[in-house]
Amino acid sequence: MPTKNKKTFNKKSPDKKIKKKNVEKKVVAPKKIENRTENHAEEKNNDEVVEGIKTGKGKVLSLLRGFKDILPKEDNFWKVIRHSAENLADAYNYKWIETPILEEASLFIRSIGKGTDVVDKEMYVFEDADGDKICLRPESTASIARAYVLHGMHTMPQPVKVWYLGPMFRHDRPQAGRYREFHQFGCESLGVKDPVVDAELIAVAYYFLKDLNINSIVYINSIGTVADRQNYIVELVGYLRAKRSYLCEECKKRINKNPLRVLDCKNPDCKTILEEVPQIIDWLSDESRNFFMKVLEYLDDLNIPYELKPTLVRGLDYYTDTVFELYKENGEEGAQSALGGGGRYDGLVAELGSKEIVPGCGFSLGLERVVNVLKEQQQASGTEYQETNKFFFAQLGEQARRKTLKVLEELRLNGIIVKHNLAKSALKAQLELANKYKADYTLILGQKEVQDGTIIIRDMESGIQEIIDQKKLVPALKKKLEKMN
RNA sequence: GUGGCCAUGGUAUAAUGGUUAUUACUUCGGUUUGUGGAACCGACAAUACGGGUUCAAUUCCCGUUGGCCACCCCA
Repeated sequence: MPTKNKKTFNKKSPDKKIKKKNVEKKVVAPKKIENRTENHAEEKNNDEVVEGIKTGKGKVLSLLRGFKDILPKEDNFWKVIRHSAENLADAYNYKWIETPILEEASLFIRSIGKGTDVVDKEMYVFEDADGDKICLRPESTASIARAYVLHGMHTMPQPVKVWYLGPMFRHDRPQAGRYREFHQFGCESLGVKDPVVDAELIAVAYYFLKDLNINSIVYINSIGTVADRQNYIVELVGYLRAKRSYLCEECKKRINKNPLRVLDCKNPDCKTILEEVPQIIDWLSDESRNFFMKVLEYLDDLNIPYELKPTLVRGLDYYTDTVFELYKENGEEGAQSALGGGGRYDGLVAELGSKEIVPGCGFSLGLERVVNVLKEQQQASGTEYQETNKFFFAQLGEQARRKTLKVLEELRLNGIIVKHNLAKSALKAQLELANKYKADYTLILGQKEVQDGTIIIRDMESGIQEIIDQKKLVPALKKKLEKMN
């Protein structure tokens, strides 16, 4: 119907120039909305809203900066990612958890820490109608720790293992592989402090990528306890102050603001200075060092490729002891190449109000970045993903069409999935579709077949057709499926 | 938050200070209204937005918005 309207509109004004200059043009879509609501008393209001969209920011339709529609053409990527995540979580006994996208802002300020970029610069914080300060979650770990305390999960068998997959929000400048809304898959394990917990989590993250045919490497480090770190920072600042004049401008500032950040500066001069920088590993307490060694031993046993990276520190305050990041193997050193990361956070749950110390550890992976890698790999291998389907159902005429939905349901109940397009009436068009879908067979149901109680099965490669009794359709298709497999 | 590059139909592109903005793909319809993978015909569809210069702007200038890239940070 809408297309018809458009056509008449164009016929009435064949002069394209007039059409173009006609301001009405961009209002075509909104007009439809108007029509739908024409009987409403609020018609006027709608008009104003439409005007606002059109002229307010000079745009008719647009996305918020850094936001993105995930379109059906990416369906196959996200499907395998969801499957992979779910299967793995099941296999390692992580239970699904979903926390709200909106939380009190203070939750993240307390956990991630004031002074971190995530909290200070990147959070979507605003007041709701009640005047509460709320925010779009920038990550999930704090919410899960909150849920642990709130729901008394310490009464469950420990550790409590959960997984999540969902959107996170950070108001950062968009860039390749960086969006303001992005999706993370992550696992958390709370309640037990044991190196095997850390190792298992790293393994799950690694296997997740491996299941998707992405070879990754784990960069790992330990930042010890809070006390260890404080001691180390004193030492580090001392060293950096001595070499201050050789450092880049940024790093000079960082000495006071966030000295650990100097460690992963990319400036070549700074890198030279860092060659002899005191390493945090040497400042760990015996306990932390032993813990870390055990984690590494487990990784050795599992043959998970890792690299010690003494300069790895992470940007969230709650981490203690083990910290790690996953990178694509042989990936370029460029920006945004980390696929995910995580670490241990023994102080976090207590910080959020638990009476006991509840240790925890977890990871999260950036799924947009994973999708990017999958796309790259597809391009590199030249094997474009192509949907293949066994069967397509073509229907002709009103009677056949009515019957089709019933038949499709019967087939579905027998585990036979059949592509179709009921909006098409010409057989030709439907065969074209069957071809596009790369169907092996097309089932053809027309007027004649409905009357005879038969159906045609067409072999799309040879063009050979057989006519069978409709009642024998399911067994016949099952037979074909067996043959194909 | 800082800097660089960029903006033409759904996608990918061509061109231009001046009649109707090129082409391809996609989508839809058609070429004996029951037979696809080919060919042909047709239809839909664009100069991001706002302002300025000009007789005339899609083209030149400014601003805005958005995208990409780097820094920062992170997933």
